[in-house]
Amino acid sequence: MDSFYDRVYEVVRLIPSGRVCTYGAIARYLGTGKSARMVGYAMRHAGNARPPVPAHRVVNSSGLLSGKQAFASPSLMQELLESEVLKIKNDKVLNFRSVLWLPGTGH
DNA sequence: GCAATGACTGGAG
DNA sequence: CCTCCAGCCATTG
Repeated sequence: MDSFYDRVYEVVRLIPSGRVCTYGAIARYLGTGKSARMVGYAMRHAGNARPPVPAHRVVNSSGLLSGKQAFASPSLMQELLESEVLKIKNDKVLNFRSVLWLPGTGH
């Protein structure tokens, strides 16, 4: 399956623990650039992907948990992130810039 | 093949 | 800091 979704899933799976990534960054890494919305759309189907992808590590450009609603429970995404070293406040990732991970760079 | 949709983004007010 | 608006693009009916 060389679908756009699979590309997104692979990149998301590359996100290390304790780090987060943005839709725009993933889209840009894939070369689509402006298809950030498609990345989010793919995440919605991520629940059907194998192996499961750490969708909870993917947030919008502001570090806001935009997709928390798509999880089994809206708080589940925050719970998962809190399980990491990440800290969430008002549905936003604290130190977002510090925990932000860019695909390919590995920084 | 056209129209609608969406876990987005950046700029302007 | 917050809200509104228009662009963008793959997937689906």
